Amino acid sequence: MNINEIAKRAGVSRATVSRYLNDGYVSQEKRTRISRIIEETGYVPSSQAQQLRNGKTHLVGVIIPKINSQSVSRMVEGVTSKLAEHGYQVLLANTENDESKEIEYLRILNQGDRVDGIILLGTVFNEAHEKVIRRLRVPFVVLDQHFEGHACIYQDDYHAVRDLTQLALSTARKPAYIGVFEEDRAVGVMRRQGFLDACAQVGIDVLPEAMQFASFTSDSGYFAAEKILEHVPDVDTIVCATDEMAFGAIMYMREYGKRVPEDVQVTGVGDSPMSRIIIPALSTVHLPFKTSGIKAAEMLLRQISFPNENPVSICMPYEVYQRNSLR
Amino acid sequence: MNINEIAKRAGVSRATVSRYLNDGYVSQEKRTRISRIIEETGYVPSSQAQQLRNGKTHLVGVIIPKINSQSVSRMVEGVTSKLAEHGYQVLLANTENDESKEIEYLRILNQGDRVDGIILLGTVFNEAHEKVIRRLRVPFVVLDQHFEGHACIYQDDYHAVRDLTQLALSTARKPAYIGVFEEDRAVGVMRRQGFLDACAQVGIDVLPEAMQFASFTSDSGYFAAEKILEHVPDVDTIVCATDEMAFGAIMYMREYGKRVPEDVQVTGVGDSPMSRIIIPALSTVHLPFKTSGIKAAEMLLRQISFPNENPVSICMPYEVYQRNSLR
DNA sequence: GATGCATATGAGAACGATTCCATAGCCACT
DNA sequence: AGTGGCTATGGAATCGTTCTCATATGCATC
Repeated sequence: MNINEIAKRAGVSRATVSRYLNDGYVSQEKRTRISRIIEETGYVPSSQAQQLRNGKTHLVGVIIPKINSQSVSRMVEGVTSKLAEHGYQVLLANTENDESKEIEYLRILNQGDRVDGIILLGTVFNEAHEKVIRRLRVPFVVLDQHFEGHACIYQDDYHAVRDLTQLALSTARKPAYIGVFEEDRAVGVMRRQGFLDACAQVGIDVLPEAMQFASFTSDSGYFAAEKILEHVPDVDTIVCATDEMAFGAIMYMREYGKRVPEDVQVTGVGDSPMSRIIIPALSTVHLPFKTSGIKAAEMLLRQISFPNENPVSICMPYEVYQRNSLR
Repeated sequence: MNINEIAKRAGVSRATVSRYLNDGYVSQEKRTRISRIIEETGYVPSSQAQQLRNGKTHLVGVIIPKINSQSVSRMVEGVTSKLAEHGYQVLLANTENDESKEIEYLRILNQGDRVDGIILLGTVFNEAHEKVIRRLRVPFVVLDQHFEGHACIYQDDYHAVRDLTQLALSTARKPAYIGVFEEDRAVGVMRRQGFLDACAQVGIDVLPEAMQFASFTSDSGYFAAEKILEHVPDVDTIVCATDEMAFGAIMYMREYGKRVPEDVQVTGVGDSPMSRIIIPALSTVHLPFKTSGIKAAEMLLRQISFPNENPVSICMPYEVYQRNSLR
């Protein structure tokens, strides 16, 4: 059932049916005739043919490192809701934390005009990324990372952790840090720098052994906390780059016989739902993940409508939540 | 840059270029000529034209109630990974728990051959669903619900909760239940029935006041627990239909001065990452969400390849995890 | 009564691929 | 010499739209 068939049955030309479907001069008489036939047959225009003809897919590719994460899923939620408002749909590409897949998906999505735009919820940026991104033929927005020279929406990771650390240090003197690998600029570099600068401000030198790496999971946070206690037994504050890792740290403290927050304070980042639930409730920073997703979608839609405008960057606000894991 | 341009520059016909790209007789000489031109120009065939011509989009629509949930995101993860293996991509439709959007998205995805298949990660099923689904022109799989007459992958909700309840009742006599609305057959009806049957088996009558409703969140679990204690002060076990709600129940117990598990046992369903982390560790049932997603994708791919085969249903296995929230 | 404008319609050319068909050379059998 | 099977190639049809053009009618305007 295609437009030709409809035209034939309604006794008009295919052009008239097309005009009826879109907007154009069609007499009332033919209008009703066509309308009846379409009703009867349940005809729907082929979106593939429309895409070919119009050069628009109304699809946006969204590349994510992993879906099974509070922050990512909330950002995707924001993106999909805003895009849906404007009749766009999301093509989801999950890299499963595989950096090379990120590049591969950028290529695939860029190929053959599959999508009208791309949102990259990235973690790592290197020359390979830069190279592929330069070749993109569709509007492009980076979400959750600050990537110079490209449109992006990012969190104020540095100030968020600096403020939180300052708060923690008002009642402590021996801080430690659990972070992530530095290839992730936002979480790995900026948050750590916020911690270090807050320490420096009050004249505290942080030993290298007090700076441990973990990998986003609570298990890895658990083991990082173990290492910290091993090297810095009198630690009184552990600042963690994510809530999940903080959960692991709290768990280890408890097993080790340290009380939180009396003996050791613990903080996270992200204000995940669980941060309110656990005992003690985790002090953390609220980051507007869903709103970031919405903003990214808005920015992309704007680029699609006005391709010649210069891309801008937006740093999102944050809010420090003091809860029971701080004295 | 299209296939005609490539053909012209390589001095061959467009048919030969197409044969080069796909598979067909092309002499070694022209092969290298075409290859060089494609390399130079960075040409990639238009997927829109291919879709129109071949009648295949290599896209699968996945409709979900909400993305920001452990179980859903893990199932989506499974689906995307398996589909990616076979060169398919996912068109994500998030209904944000809005039942009418579920119908709307089924319609949209069915229209104009946008996708090669649909996976519905549904919650509710009514006549409206049945009607739209009957009209679907593409292969279709229901995930996480048992929907008679359609291909589906579902959890063994009934036996999972029955087994867990039996375990809990080996050391208790006064059980209560926190469930969800019955429109959700899997979580609302089957899990509750598993609980009730386990109680009946050991001759325990459950009072209506001991059966409370909540809405998947820990907050709602908290308030449901409050109501239970109000009506059944000597309750010694609270079986919850989800982990999240169990977290809320534990939180209320703690604030109320009840010890878990000494005074009141609490169980959940889902084995969410946090269920291991909280104190006491939550006894729960592991459900293979990611594997379910993979199976659903496999089933859909099979239907796409063999449209005439009869759809089947698969009930997934489960595993009861006894942790510290049970005596 | 010539001109201009709004309304109305259909023919046909795109959009960019794939594939059927015809043709043709070459080699190997009978 | 005739037949059949590979390899190789280009022409043309096809997928289902949209949109430009050309054409036509009715009506108001100068």
